[in-house]
Amino acid sequence: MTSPLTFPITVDIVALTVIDHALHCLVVRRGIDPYRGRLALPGGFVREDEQTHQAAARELTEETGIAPPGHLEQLRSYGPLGRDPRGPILSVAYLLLAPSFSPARAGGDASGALWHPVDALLTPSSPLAFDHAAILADGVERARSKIEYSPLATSFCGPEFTITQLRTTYEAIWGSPLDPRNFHRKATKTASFIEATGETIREGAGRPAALYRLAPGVDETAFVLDPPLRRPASPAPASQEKGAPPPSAQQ
Amino acid sequence: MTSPLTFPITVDIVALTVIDHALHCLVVRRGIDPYRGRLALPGGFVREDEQTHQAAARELTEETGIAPPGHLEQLRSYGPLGRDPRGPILSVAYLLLAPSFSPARAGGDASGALWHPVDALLTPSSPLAFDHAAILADGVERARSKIEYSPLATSFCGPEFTITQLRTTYEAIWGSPLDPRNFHRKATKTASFIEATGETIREGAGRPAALYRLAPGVDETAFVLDPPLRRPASPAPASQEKGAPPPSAQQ
DNA sequence: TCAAAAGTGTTGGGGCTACACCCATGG
DNA sequence: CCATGGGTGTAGCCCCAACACTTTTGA
Repeated sequence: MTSPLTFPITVDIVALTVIDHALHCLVVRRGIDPYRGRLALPGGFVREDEQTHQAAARELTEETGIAPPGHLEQLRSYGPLGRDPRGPILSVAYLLLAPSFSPARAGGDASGALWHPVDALLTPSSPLAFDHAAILADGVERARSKIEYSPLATSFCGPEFTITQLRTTYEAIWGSPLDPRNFHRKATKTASFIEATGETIREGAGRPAALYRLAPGVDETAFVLDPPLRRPASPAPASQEKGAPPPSAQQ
Repeated sequence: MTSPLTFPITVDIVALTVIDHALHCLVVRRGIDPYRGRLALPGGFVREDEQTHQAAARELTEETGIAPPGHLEQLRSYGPLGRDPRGPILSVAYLLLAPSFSPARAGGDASGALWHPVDALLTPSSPLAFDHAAILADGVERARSKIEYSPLATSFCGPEFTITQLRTTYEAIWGSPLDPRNFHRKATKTASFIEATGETIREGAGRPAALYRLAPGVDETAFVLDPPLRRPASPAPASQEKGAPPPSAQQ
């Protein structure tokens, strides 16, 4: 057998957070060609002696100053053809759900990193370079699906949170309002999800809210919510691919 | 920036079918080192000027003589480190669900291809080379998840099938028995799933069964089953990651 | 007439949606 | 006292598991 063809491999990170009740994605402004000056997902080439998930963590820190606070989940691979003007390059995409107090805007290799509203990045004329709009769309769909049956949404909330904070997180990711009373009952009654700390917190007017934390011994990424928190039916369900499940996939 | 490091890229195909009420996977016996003589998933190196899914279809045909009868769904990527003694190699895995009458045992580059029971390939001392046991496990989990909310299980059944044939397919993939009466009602009442042909077929003793086909205009891979056909709860749920959906789906 | 497989009816439980209602606080 | 948000109760709907029962065939 002849020596096999080789390809450069990149990683791209879809890092999501919730700011002001809206889903935001971490993007960098490219300092080099191609697509110099355009927005792009953080990422870069895989080096020798590292796995793709290690490259994703390294590039995220290098380009944005953010150390992955949680779990990097692989989305899928893209390419190698037709996605980079420099030639065939395979890219492996990763998803990260970060708390909203992550150090945004930390600088690095790229000309600044910032949280950008997802809605503005997914328009038909997306400002994102390469095929990053498609990658982002897959990442958002994965996040929407994953929080249905895993406690992963608590990753956005910090160590302690109120039920309302958790609910507004779900609303921001799913993009649809939820009934506060039914959500409260569902969140507090579901096993292996959250537990009360016993503390309460006052936030402006109204009755103080009880504080909760992730239930002990629960992996945020495990599929433990049974029955799941199902998102409301969308009016116009976009064609879906399930990279995972769950729930949740295809290409 | 210096010229980036490059890697060989392979594809591996998890092709599943149902034979004698048991899930089987298409494997080849390796004719070359490393792992000469061991069983492995069909696959090979990605060439210039092809996408990974095209490489998967090409390798499947070359090694097993089987042209992908349906949809090749990307599972995820693996590596590049620690999975091949020849050095760092990234592999992109694909999933294919094939009807049981696919031409098994067709020869090719490798020393023969055959359908092998999945159970025997997933033991702790798996006969599979490389990390193919882990890839197969991910593929089986994706298949189990995907048939919950897509009509994909009909891919195993051929163009026309009885409700009992469809149910035994679900039972083989999920590995657990289902109530025939409840399954019948669920399958026939769910919209955008199957439709009666009007014909019946006699199979040994008992009342003849009505024949059904996939509902017209339905993409087998779309997430159209609402509510989904949920699989029975497993006694010992293995740790899951959803490559796609259904749930699930991730990696 | 009986066994076997296909297919239908029914019943009880649980989760969910929708909403009425009560609780605890600030102004 | 009232506005504001936190939290509980409940009624009706739908789905589902379980299983009794009917239908249609071969032997």
